[in-house]
Amino acid sequence: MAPGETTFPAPDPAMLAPGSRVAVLLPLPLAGAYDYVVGPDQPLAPGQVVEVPLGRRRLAGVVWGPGAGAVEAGRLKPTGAVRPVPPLTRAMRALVDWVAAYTLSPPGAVLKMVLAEPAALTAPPPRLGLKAAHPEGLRLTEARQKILAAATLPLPAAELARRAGTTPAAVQRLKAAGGLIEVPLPEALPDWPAPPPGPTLSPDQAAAAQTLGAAIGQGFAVTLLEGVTGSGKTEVYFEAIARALEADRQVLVLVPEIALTAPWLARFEARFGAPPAVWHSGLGKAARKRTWRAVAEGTAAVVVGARSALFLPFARPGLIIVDEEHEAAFKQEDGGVIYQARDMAVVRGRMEAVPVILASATPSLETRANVAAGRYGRVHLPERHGGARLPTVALVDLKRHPPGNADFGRAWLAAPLVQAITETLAEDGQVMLFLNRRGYAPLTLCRACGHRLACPTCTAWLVEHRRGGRLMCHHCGHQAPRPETCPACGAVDSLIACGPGVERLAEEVAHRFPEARQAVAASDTLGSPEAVARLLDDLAERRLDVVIGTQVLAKGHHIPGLTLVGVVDGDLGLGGADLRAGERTWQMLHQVAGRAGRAERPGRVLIQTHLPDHPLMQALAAGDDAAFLELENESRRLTGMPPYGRLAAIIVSAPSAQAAEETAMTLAAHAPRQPGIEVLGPAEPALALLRGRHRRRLLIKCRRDQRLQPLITAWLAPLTPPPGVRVTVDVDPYSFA
DNA sequence: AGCACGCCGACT
DNA sequence: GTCGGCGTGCTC
Repeated sequence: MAPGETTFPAPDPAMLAPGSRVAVLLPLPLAGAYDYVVGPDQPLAPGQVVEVPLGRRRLAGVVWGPGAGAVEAGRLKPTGAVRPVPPLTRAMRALVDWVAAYTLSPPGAVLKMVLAEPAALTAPPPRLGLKAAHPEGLRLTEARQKILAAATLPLPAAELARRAGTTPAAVQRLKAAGGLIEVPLPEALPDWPAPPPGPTLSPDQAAAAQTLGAAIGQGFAVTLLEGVTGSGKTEVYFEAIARALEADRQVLVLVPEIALTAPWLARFEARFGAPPAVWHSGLGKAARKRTWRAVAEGTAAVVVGARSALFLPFARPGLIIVDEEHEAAFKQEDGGVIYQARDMAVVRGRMEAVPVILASATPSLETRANVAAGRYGRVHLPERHGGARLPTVALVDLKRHPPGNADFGRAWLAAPLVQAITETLAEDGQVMLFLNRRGYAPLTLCRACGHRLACPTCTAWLVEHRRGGRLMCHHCGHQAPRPETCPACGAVDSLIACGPGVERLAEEVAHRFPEARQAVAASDTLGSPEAVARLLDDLAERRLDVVIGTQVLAKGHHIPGLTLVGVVDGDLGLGGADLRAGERTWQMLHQVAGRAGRAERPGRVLIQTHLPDHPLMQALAAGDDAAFLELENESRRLTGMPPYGRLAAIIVSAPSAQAAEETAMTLAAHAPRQPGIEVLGPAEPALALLRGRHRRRLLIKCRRDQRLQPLITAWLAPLTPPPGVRVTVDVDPYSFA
C-alpha cells in the first residue's frame, strides 16, 4: 500500500455495490440525505465519508444507507472517492439522527458539527524521513560518513543533521547525490505514559470513585456526582478516567467554558502525567485537524472540550463526563442547531452504550428530578476534603445601608461590605468582589434630554467600556467611540454613566483602598486559559489583594488566602420572567460562596441585596439548600414547567416588526388545540430586536410524557413564512423572559 | 451553505 | 451601452 493511502475497512456488512442507489448525508442544512449512484471504483458502506458532486462543487458527505428513491434514477450523479478517515460509527449516525429529530434541525446541520474540520477529512501528508543508501561511486567526505552513520534508521532531515553534527545543507546535498533515500516515517505513537498511582482519597471519595469506576465497560448508565466545592469531585472522576484508560477506552470531558480550565488542565497533567487533547471553537485550523483525526483514529485518549466536543467521532469511547452540569453555558442558543450539550451527552452515552457522569456542586433541577425518578444514579461527597470550614453567609440589606454618594462619586459598596474589606485587608486576607456586569457602566444617558444610548440593531443599552473608551453592545458586537456630545440633543458633556460594571467598581476600590493591589477579571479581559492561569497565580502568590470579577471568577479554583467574598448585586437574575433565574442565582451564589476560606481560615461571604426577605436570600443566608430547592421544585411542578413539563419556543424573526408580528399572529391562529397542549404568545422576547432583526416568540408546553416535536412539525409544516421571515424552534429553551 | 440566475443603479 | 448590487431558489 502506498503511503498516504491508508484505507479504513468498512465494518458494516450492509455494503452498497457499484451502480446501486445510495443516500449520502451532506453537511448542509438540507431537508435530508441526497441520493447518488455508487461510483464504479468500490462498494460503499454506511458511515464512510465519500466525495460527491453537488451543483458545480464537490464536497464530502457521509454514506447514510441505501437510497430512498424519491429522485428518478436518471438524475443521480455518481459518488466519488472515499476519504481516508474512519467511517462514522452506527452510534454516531444514530446520534446525528436523534439530535436532528429532537431539536427539529436538518440532519445535515448536525452532521456539520460532526465533520467540524473539513481539512481533517484529507490524510495528513506522510512524514518522510531519510535513510542511508550506498550507491556506487559516492564521494565519502567526513561529514557524509557521519550522516550515513546516523541514518541507519529513517530520521527527519533536520533531526539527522543535528545528530550527525552537520548542517541541513550537507544532508540535502547527500540526498541529491543519492546517498540518502526518502522513506515514510512510522506513525509516531502518542506518548501517553502509564498514569502514576492516584492520590490518597478520603473514604467517601474512594467509595465514590469505586462506584463510578465499576460502571466502565458495563454499558449505559448516568450518575450524578454531587459534592460541594472542595469536596474533591475532580479527583474522584479522575479515577473513573483512569479506569477507562486502563480498559483502553477514550474519555470525553465536557466543560462549560474552556477558557476557565487552566487549573483543571494542570491538575489533570499532575494526575496523569500528560495533558489531554483540548477542543473548542477557538482552535486554529491545524490544531483542529490534528485533534479531530487523533480522536477519530483513537490516539487521543482524553479530550476536554466545550459543547462542540460532544460531536467528535470517538473511535473507542468509554466514558463521558459533564463537569459543572448545571451551567447554562451548555445550552447552545444561536447557530444552526439549538441544543443542550449536557442532555445530548446523555443521549450520546446511550447511543454508545457508555456511562455518563454529571458532576456538580449544585445540580440542576432537571438532573435532581432524574435522580429522584430513578433514571440517574447518584454519588454524594458530603465532606470537605482536608476539613476546611464552609464560609459564613450574611446578607447586606441595601435598603438599610444604601451606598449613596462618596467624595469620588457614586458608590456601590455598602458600609458593612466596606467594613469587612477593611478588616480583611488589615488581617492580610484577600478579597474577591463579584459583579456580573462587564465594562464600566451598563447604561449611558444624557443629563440634558434624557436620551439613552441604545444599540442600533438590538433591544439593548450600549455598555461603556472605559478601557478603550468605547460603547459596546454585548449582544451583537456593535461598538462605537464614546461620543463627546449627546447624539439626540447635541448637548456637550451631558452624558453620564448609570449603574456599575466591574471597571467602575475597580475605580471605587482604588479610591477607598489605595494601598490594595487589585485586578479586574471579566471574559473580555481574560480571554485565554493562560490569562486566567496568570491571574490565579497572582492571587495564589499574594501579588493581589482584591480581585473584581464577573462570572468567570465563580469557578472552583483554590485560593488559600481568600477569606472574603462580596457579592455586589446579589439580586441579578431575581424577579425576572426567566424560569431558571432563581435557580441560577442560587447556583452562582453557592459557587461564589465556595470560593471563600478553603484553607485553614474560615471565609465570609457578604451578599448585597434589595430583597433580604426573598425566600432564596433567606435560604442562602441560613445555608438551607433543601428549603430553596423544595420551593423551586414545587413551583415548577404546580406550573407544569420543566422538569415536570416540556417546553419549546417558536421564534419568528423578520427585517420589520410588522412582518414579525404578522407571521407570529398567523402561527398563533393555527396553533394546535388539544387537551394537555398550551400555546402562549406571541410575545416580545427580552431582545425584541437582535442583530437588526425584529423578533416575536411563542411558547408551546405539554406534559412530560408527551412529545412536542411531532406537534410542532405538523403545526409549522403547512405554513410557509413570507420572504425574509425566519421561524426557528428552540426545544427546551432556557431564556424566555 | 455555495453558487447560480435575475432584474435595477453608476461607470469605462 | 455594460459591470455589479444582493434577493430568491436549487443542489441528488
